[in-house]
Amino acid sequence: MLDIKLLRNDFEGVKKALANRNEEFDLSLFKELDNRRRDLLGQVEALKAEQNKVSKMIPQMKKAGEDTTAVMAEMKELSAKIKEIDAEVSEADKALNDYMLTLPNIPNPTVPEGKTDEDNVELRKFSEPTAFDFEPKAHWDLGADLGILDPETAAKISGSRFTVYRGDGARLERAIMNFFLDVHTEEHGYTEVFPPFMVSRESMTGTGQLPKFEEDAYKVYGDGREYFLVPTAEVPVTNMYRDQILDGAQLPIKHCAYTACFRAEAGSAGRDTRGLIRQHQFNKVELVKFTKPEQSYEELEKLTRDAEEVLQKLGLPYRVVKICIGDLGFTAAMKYDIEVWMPSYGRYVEISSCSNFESFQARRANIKYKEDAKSKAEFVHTLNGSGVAIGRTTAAILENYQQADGSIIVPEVLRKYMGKDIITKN
RNA sequence: GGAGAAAUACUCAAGUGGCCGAAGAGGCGCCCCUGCUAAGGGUGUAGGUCGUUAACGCGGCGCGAGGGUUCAAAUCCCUCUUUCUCCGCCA
Repeated sequence: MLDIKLLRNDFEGVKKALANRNEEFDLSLFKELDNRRRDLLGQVEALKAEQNKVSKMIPQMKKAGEDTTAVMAEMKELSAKIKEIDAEVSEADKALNDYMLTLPNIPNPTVPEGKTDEDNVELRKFSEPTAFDFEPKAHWDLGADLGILDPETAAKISGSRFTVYRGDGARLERAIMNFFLDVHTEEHGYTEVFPPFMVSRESMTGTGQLPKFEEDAYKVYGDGREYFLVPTAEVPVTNMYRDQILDGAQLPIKHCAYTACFRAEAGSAGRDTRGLIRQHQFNKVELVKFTKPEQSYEELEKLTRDAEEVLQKLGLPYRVVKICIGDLGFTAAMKYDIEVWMPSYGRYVEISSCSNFESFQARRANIKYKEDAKSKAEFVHTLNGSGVAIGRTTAAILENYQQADGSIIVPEVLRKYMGKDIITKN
């Protein structure tokens, strides 16, 4: 959510900042809603002040033996009037708030111009695309040949865009998960959390998935309540601190979390239909930070490096791109994508997305901090990034570490988790 | 699923219709005393948010949340949420 004061004071500036995004926003509606609310508030508060004043007099009048029936009759009318306007206020309040929830974040000024992912800017690369002296296979073919990935059985038990992992495949997925969590907790100083995989509507709104992207989420009903399956650990972990005022001395707070992630992929029909790239359920280790405003961009750089490092340790070629305005998404002020080399695609494929939301989520989720006991509470900045997507890592390892005979060399750092050096058909 | 108890400020906690934004204690700030520590004495400290104002300020809201009764609600009524205890069931 944007700062309402910013919209009031620099309306044109906000308009301009949002203009480059791929969507149109009717900002004139803002003025209308805001003015209506403030007008009604002024009215009802004046009446309430009067009511409070008289209410204090009544006991005194009674004590003095005066007759209060006339005053009370007057106050009854006033009370009715207040009730009436109060109802209008809460309506106006809701209308304004609902509207504010639909406005995207303002991009950081350094975010490159551009409309699509073609306009993203490559910042750096690690290693070079893997070279093969044989015709490399796609991971879905490798997985099928080795008997470790089984989408057909998954389709039988669930539907499309699911995969059953078997044997070394399942073990590899689990090995990667543990490797990521170990690196981030032991080397990068993140505190691991293991949150629920189902969250409330309020949480989804707090991080910005709702109200705009409801069709992307899975909903679950079972005990007379509504839940959403988490699309990313960002949602439960960020919302852990909802409606809290944090101690500035504790910032930055750094969490890493494994969750399964669930996405309807409503707009992705026909895209990436084979393999592990686009599934309704996938595993991910997420990094989440809560920082002071002045440190958030430095922390974004560090977070991105933390994510990169697991790929370096795995020896997977990747590049980092800075996302342009048009590709930025709804909630981010700045975003870096880390893209891993995927031989079957013949290009780099997103495996991590590292964003600074500035105060956009903090304002929605009401997460603040105080520098010390005396200072005023301010919104924190929130950041997160995949550290990194596990399913896509599995795919990348299968493809980049494949041998001519279809076997897979296990990356050095995973061997202790896998208990073997090579994956072969058994 | 059944039965009960609770939710008040940073923490603990008093408060059953009007001088309650809310006693008291702890904590925290300052001062004194004891040569630093511990203990003691004094004194002070209340959040957050919305509106308004150039600003000092003024005003609204606020005692888990939302409704209701009333001229007036922390206090009465209803609904919900959460936590705890007991019983049942269960991975």
